[in-house]
Amino acid sequence: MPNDPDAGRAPGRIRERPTWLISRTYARSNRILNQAFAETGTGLRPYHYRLLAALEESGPSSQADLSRGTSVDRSDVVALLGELEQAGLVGRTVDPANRRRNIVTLTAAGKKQLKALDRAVSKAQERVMEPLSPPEQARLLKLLHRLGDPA
Amino acid sequence: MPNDPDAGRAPGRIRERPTWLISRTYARSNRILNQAFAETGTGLRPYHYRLLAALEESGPSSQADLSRGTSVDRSDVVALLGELEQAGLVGRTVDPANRRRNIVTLTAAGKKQLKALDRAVSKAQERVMEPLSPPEQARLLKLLHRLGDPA
DNA sequence: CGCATCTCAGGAATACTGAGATCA
DNA sequence: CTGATCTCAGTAGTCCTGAGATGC
Repeated sequence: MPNDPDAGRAPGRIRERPTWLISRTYARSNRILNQAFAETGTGLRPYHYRLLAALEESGPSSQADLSRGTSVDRSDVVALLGELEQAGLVGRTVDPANRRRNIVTLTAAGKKQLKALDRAVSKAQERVMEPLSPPEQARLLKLLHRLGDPA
Repeated sequence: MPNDPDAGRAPGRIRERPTWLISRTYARSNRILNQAFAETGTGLRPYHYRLLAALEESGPSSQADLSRGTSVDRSDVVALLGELEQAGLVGRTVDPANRRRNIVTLTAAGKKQLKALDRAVSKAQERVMEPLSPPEQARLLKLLHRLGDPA
C-alpha cells in the first residue's frame, strides 16, 4: 500500500438529526447552485437572482418590499441593488408619492439576464433533485414549503 | 393612519423554486437552532455540537475522520477543536502508531456538555418541525436523507 | 516519489445588528 | 411624535481554497 490502510474510513453518520439533514441538503444544493451561477460568467450570485426574480413577479417594488419578499436583509438589498444598477439590470427612482421610497424596476437588460439565469437555475435544480423521483420531488417541495414558510 | 397604508405588503412569493425552499427552510432552522445554542450560555455553536456528537458516536477519531464524518471542513476543524480543547471538552494526543494523526477524545466534561446540548437541540428541532405532523416529519427526513447524502 | 495529515492564512457568500438621516 | 424607509458600518457563522510542514 502506498499509504494508510484505514485512510478515508468515514466515522458514523452522527445523529440523524433533522437540522443536520437540512444543513447537509442546503450545503449540497448551494454547491451546485453556486457553481451554476459561476458558470454563467455574469458575476451574479443567488442573492441577485432572488431580487431579479422578485422584481419580475411583482413588478416595480420598493426596496423594503423586495427585502420582505425575498428574505434578503434590508441592509444587503442596498448593496445588491447597487451592483445590479451599475450593471444596468435595474433602475432606481425616488417614489414621487412617498419620497422615502425607491421604486426599483427591471430594465430590458435585466429581463434578458434573468432569463439566462433562469435556465442556469433550472438545470442546477434538476441536478439537486436528481436523487429523487418526480413524485418524491413534488412531495418534498410541498413539505418544505410548509416548513420554510410557516407563517 | 399613523403611517403608510400599504406598508408591510409582501410582494409575490417569487418562483416556488426548490433551491429557494431549501434555502428558506435552512435559514429558519438555523435561526431557531442558533437561538437555542445561545440560550445554553455555553458559547458553543452548531459546529461544536457536530464534532462532539461525532466523537461520542465514533469514539476517539482523527481530525481528518471527524472532518469527513461531520462535513466540517478540515480547516475549520482545527480551530474548533482548539476551542473545545481549551474548554476542556476534548483531548488531543498524537497517535503513536501514526504520528501525523491527532487522536481526539471526548472528556468527561465533554460528555456532560454534549448531553446538555442534546436537550437544547432536541427542543429546537421540535420547534423547527412543528408545522408538520409526525408522519409528515418522518417522510420529510427520509427524503432529505437521500437528497443530502446521495453518495 | 506520491499521498495523508495537521496547521495557518485568507477569502466568499449568507445572515444579522445598530445607528443615522430622511420623510409621511 | 411614531414609525417606515434607505443607507452605511461592522460582525458572526458557514463554507471553501491554497499552501506549508511533517510523516507514512
